[in-house]
Amino acid sequence: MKLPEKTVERLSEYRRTLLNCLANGKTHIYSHELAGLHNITAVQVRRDLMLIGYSSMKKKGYDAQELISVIGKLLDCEDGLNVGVVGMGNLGRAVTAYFNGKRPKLNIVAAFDVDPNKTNRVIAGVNCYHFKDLADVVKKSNIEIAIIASPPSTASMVAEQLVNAGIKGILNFTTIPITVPDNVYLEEYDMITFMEKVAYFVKQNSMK
Amino acid sequence: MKLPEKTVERLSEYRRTLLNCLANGKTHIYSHELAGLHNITAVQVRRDLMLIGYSSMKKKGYDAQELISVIGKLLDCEDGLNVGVVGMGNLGRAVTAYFNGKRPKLNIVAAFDVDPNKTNRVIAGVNCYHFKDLADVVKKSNIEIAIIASPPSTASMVAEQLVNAGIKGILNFTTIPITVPDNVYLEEYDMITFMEKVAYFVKQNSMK
DNA sequence: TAGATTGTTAATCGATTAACAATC
DNA sequence: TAGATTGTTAATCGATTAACAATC
Repeated sequence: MKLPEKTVERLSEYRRTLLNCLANGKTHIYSHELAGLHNITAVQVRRDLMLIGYSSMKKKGYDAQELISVIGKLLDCEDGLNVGVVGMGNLGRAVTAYFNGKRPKLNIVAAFDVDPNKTNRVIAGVNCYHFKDLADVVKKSNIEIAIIASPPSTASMVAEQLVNAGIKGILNFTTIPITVPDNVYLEEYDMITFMEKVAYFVKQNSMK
Repeated sequence: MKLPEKTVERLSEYRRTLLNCLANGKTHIYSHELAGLHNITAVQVRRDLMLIGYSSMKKKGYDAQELISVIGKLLDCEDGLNVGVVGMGNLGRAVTAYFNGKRPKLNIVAAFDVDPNKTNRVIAGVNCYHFKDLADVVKKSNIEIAIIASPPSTASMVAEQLVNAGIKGILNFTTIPITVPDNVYLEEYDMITFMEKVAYFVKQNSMK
């Protein structure tokens, strides 16, 4: 099954909202409720669920627990997926601390840096290795996904090493776009771009 | 002029690449070069530039300096735009330290928190105020954009206060989607979603 | 039943790409 | 000139929304 990118993003978001609902004792949710919480239309929610083949078969809203499990089967790997972070500066540490514990099937299991003050220590709850040991640790710890949080000037070199080490997916936090082979999935996640986007539309709104 | 969202994002990216080129002594760049650096097609670059009405009028590539200035006129506010961050935990501090200095016309000028150990101090180079003083500081420091980096459970309350204080654009780093009035521009910037997206496509690739 | 809700197709909208004439 | 490059229109692709039949 090939899901549209945007649907994949929303499924991730729906799931977290559903988990929240359950935590608040709400076991069922209507499409228009889920839509309202995400600032989208109820049709879009229903279409996304249609695409993943999920149907409530009742008119009493979707069963949160059931839908969470259906989304989980799609998004999660049964045995989990291991993540490594390259660069343990402010951003790398914050991302690691922030991320870990949020998703049970997705864990940051190793960090990498070149600063001797950071290597061979536990930082933000994760073992930090020297970057030169990347390939070994990736193999040993079965890491398939990497976050790049190193200085921008190192981004493309880091990306190359990650690809060589067998990484299959990259989330690039640096402001320099990188290039990877077709078989590696890349997501550019650039804060500056989004800040400037907000600024542009604020400016636009102020002019009309 | 109303530019497509995606074009705005790319313009921000082009500009940073062009600045890099200049820093490396490269004064002109072809559409296919710029495209290669961003993993897109040369046609897309040319079309974006067409949309902003820029033309090189030569076949020697675009003049980096000139294009940077054209993009600046579109994206930047002449007098700059001030930004406030709510939440000075790991993430808020990292974002502040990371962001400031990167864009001359966009500066984080104030931070907010409720923790007395954080308020009335300079953190990550920025004055940190108590959140209860939000409205005053926003007015006094002429803040138009806010970053939400507070705990997820506080996100919607924070958003409401920001809107009341007159904020015009929000970048939401928390994993809880928020709702704002039409006249406020909102960008959800959720790391978990993008990590799960990477994980999904890695899983997909491994299955074929 | 009547109203609310759902699932799905068709239509629309927005973004990308193909095709090509114009220019250096 | 010939090849490379640019700017622009038309076609395609992907994502959202409108419309509506089916169901509780």
